[in-house]
Amino acid sequence: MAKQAFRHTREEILGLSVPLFATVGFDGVSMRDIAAAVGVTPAALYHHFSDKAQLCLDAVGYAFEEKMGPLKSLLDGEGKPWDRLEAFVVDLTRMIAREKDFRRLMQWVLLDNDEQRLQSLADCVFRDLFSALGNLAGELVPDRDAHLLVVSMIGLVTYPFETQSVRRFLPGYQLQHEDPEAIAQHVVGLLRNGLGGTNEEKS
Amino acid sequence: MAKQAFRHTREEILGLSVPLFATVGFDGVSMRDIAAAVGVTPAALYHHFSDKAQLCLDAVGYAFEEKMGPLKSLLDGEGKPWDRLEAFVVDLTRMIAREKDFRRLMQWVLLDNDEQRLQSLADCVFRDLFSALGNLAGELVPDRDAHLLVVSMIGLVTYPFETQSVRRFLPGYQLQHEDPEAIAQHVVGLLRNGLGGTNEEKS
DNA sequence: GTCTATACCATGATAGAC
DNA sequence: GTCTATCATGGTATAGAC
Repeated sequence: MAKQAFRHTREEILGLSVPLFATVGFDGVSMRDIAAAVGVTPAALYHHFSDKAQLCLDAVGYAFEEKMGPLKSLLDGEGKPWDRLEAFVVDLTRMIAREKDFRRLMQWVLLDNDEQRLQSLADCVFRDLFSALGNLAGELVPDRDAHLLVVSMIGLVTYPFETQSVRRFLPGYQLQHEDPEAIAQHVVGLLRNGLGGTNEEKS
Repeated sequence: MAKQAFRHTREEILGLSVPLFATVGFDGVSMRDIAAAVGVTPAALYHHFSDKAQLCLDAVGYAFEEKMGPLKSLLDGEGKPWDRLEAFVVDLTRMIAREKDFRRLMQWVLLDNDEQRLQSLADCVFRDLFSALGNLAGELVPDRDAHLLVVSMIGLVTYPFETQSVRRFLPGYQLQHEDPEAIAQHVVGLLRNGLGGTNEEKS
C-alpha cells in the first residue's frame, strides 16, 4: 500500500526532526542534517515537504498534537475547582519535565517573528487549553483577570525549566529544583497563599 | 586619539548588533547584515572581533551590563522587605517592557547549548542580582526555598512578555495586558496572597 | 581602521534516472 | 519514493593595499 508507506515515512521524518529543531532551532538545522538523521538523502525530503519551512511547521504541529492533547481533558472534568487546578498543575509540570524537546520547541516558537505562523499556532494549538484554563480561573477567582492568571499559572510551571540551563550555575541550586513534584508543589503553594502562607488545604 | 576612535567604533558595533541578534538570533544574522547596519564592510568587523561568536558574546554582555546594572541597587537598599520587593517587581517589569531587545536576547541565551557560555553568563551577569533577590526572599519567608521563590518572581514578571507574541491571538487578551503597571500590580498581588486574596496591604 | 577582492565552504533546492 | 549530480546563493573569514 503506497499510502501506508507514505504516511509512515512522513511521520518518521517529523518525529526525527523534532529533536533537531528543538536543540538548535530552525536556522541551526540543515536539510542535510535531517536527511542524515532519517537515513535518506536531502532530495528525498522534498518529496514529502515543499520546503524546509513547511517541514519545520509540520514538525512543530506534530509535536504539539502529540504532547498537549492528553492535558485538555483534565480541565473540563468533574471535581472541585481547586482540585482540578492542582491536578492540572501537577500534570503540566510532569509533562514539561518529561518532554524536553517539546518545551524547547515552544521556546523557539515564541521567538518567531512571523505573524501568520504565530496566529495559526495560537488558533490550532494553544487556544483550547488556554480557554479551558481561563474558565477554571474564572471559577476560582471571578473578580480577577482570567487572562493574566492563566499566564501566571503556565509561567510558574514553565519558567523553572526554561531557565534551568543557567540556574544550574546560580547560588542555592539543588537537584530537587529539577524535580517536577517539588516544583508543582511549590507552584500550588504559591497559587493558594502567595508568599505568606504554607501549603495547607484551602476550601 | 586612536583609542577613542577604537572604543567608539567598537561600542557602536555592539550597540547596533544587539537589536539584530535580538530579533533573529545568532544564526539569523550574518556578518554582512551587521556590517551593513554599522555602515562598514564585513572585513572591518574582524578588526574589532576575532569572529562572529565573539562579537555576539560581547554584544550580549554589553546589553546586560547596560540594562541590568541599575536594578541591583534597589534590592540592597533600606526599607521594609515587602516594600523593597514591590519596588523591585515594579522596576523589573518596567525595564522588561521597555527593553524589548534585551528581553529577546535573554530568551536566545536560554536556548544556548554551550556550557561554558552559560556558565560565564551566570557568573558575570546573573549571579549578583539573583543572590540579592534570594536574600530578600529569605527575609520575607525564611521557611521556604529561596531559589525557587526567586525563579517564580522573575518568571511571573517575564513570562507575560515572553508569550506576548502568541497571547495576542488568544481569548481574553486586552491592551492592558501589555501595560507594565498592570502586570506589576498583578504579580505583587499574587505574591502577597496567591489566588485567594485581593491586593491589600500586608505587614 | 577600513577598503577591495577573494578563497572556501555549507546551504536550500531542483532535474532526471531508477 | 529515493537516488546521483548539480546549481546558485550566501555564509565566514583572510590577505594585502590604502
